[in-house]
Amino acid sequence: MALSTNDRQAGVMPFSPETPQPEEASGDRMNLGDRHAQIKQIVQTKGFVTIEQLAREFGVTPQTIRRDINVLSKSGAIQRFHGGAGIASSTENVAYNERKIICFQEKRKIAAMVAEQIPDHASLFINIGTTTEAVAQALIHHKRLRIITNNLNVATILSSNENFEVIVTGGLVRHRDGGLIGEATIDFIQQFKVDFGIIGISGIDLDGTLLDFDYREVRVARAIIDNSRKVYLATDHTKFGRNAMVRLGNISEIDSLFTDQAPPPSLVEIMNQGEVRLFVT
Amino acid sequence: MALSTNDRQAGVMPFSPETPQPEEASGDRMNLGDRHAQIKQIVQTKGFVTIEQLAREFGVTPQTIRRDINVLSKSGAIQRFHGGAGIASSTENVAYNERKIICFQEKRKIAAMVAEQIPDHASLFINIGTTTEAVAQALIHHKRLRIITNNLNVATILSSNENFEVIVTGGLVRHRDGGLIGEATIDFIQQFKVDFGIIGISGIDLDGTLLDFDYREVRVARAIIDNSRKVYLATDHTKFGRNAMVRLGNISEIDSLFTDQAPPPSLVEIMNQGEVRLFVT
DNA sequence: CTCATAATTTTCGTTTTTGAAAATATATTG
DNA sequence: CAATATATTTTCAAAAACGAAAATTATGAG
Repeated sequence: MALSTNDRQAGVMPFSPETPQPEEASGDRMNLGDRHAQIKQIVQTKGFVTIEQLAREFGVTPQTIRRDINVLSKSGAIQRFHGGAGIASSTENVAYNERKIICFQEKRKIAAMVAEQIPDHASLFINIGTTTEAVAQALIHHKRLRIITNNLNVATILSSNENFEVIVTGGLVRHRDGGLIGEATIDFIQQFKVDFGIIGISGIDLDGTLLDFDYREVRVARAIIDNSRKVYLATDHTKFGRNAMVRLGNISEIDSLFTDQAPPPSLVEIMNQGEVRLFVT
Repeated sequence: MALSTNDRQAGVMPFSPETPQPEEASGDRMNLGDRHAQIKQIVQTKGFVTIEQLAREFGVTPQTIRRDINVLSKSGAIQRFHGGAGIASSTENVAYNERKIICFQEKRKIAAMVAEQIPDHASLFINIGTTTEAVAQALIHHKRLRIITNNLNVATILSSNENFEVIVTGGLVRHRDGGLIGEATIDFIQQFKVDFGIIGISGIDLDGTLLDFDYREVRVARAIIDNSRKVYLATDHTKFGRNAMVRLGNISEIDSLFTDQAPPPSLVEIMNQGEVRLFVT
């Protein structure tokens, strides 16, 4: 047969008889392990599927799916719910997701306040951070924004609005939080000059020093500050007085601070001198 | 009070009495609309939450949450499931997600075949496409890969493996499928020379011409071909003979074709002459 | 062909979730 | 303060999902 140009891989013939494929490691007969793998993948892709859906998809009984799901969830591959299955949030992501849920209300309010200050048709930088992600959520109903971000989550959130122009900076993906960092990111940012830079921060010292843990992220934030007409800092009150290693700059360099509780008086003093506007929920 | 440096925004005082915030448009009293908005956002963030979880989160009865969810799902904001609520897949994403589910099995098998040919510690380009996304899924258990991609979904998928180095090309996000396109992307790719370029395609003409619909995506694919030591094309059989507008190149330029059905004889002939290896599931 | 084995479907009683309505709490207004 | 309106909790019967075991089907071996 002249069909194949390949001589080592398995079934190249269109009518190859059912050769048992060594696909899944699972020793189960037939296409059971196959279906398990597929369920796993569908769950990964869709986030959540009902047993009903899966049963229809595979043309089997809900009971069979139920059994599959039990096996898979026991092995930790997916998570079982009443009526369906969802992603088993990996340990790593749990940390980040939990962090997102913590102070959720505060962050949402801070974010709403920031969003209120952003006019339609504006251009923005948005950097890494749970609070800036909340800002992205809050901006979703604006019109025709142009956003440049180094945060994969922000990009995903905002790209769901058809009218936004979302630009992602290139760079290495940080596993922890989907942030993009590195020289490429900074070079990329340097190409733009936008209306608003929206940044988060890991800590603000009482003398007004802005601090972060990752120097690479600091360099990104630095580039954002330098290339934005206005810089908005969004942070919850837990960051006041909190220490981190890397110095990013001084609070007097930003235009407005959005937070959920009034900062300590010493900070307010510095902000007054630096003409930093304060927004408190 | 010396606390505030801001004079226009709402409650700046830490003890401001409950001023009714014009937050949500919903005319409901109190913090009900507030909770609705929060539920919406939690669902967006986590993908799926049980009623139990939400009830604990807000300190209310499951019944209350149930009512909330009913309202929200009726308005289309979220989707109701037994025991919880999940994201209401937006129309746009439905199209894309459905497309992902269609031919799921075929794509998964093609992807598994590709993954088998990729050694650990390899460096890769992966471009846009449902099939290449499946490849990303299939690669998740490899060790220490270095991946450069212009596909946000691929980046998200692969970054969940702690041992991978995932690099995203910068560029404009295409709403339809989370692809990154544009000059910046191409410049970015030019900086690298990798072991394997894994690409998808919209159509392959019977004379061996590779075709796509978006010329910007074609330029990205072109850059990938030019900067990869080996080029693997992953595509399902529906693409054979399918026409698209933009010419990407010729099938003889790739090293291996991975698909689920033997291509038409004319194509096979061309592939043989071009020494293209053929892998069929 | 018959038997053995594994996968799946059926069946059915049990548990969980649900929705409607009544009761309670909370806030607003006159 | 009483009256009213709204939000929430309680209560309870119906519906849905569940798990275990028996019955059925499919596959491979002797």
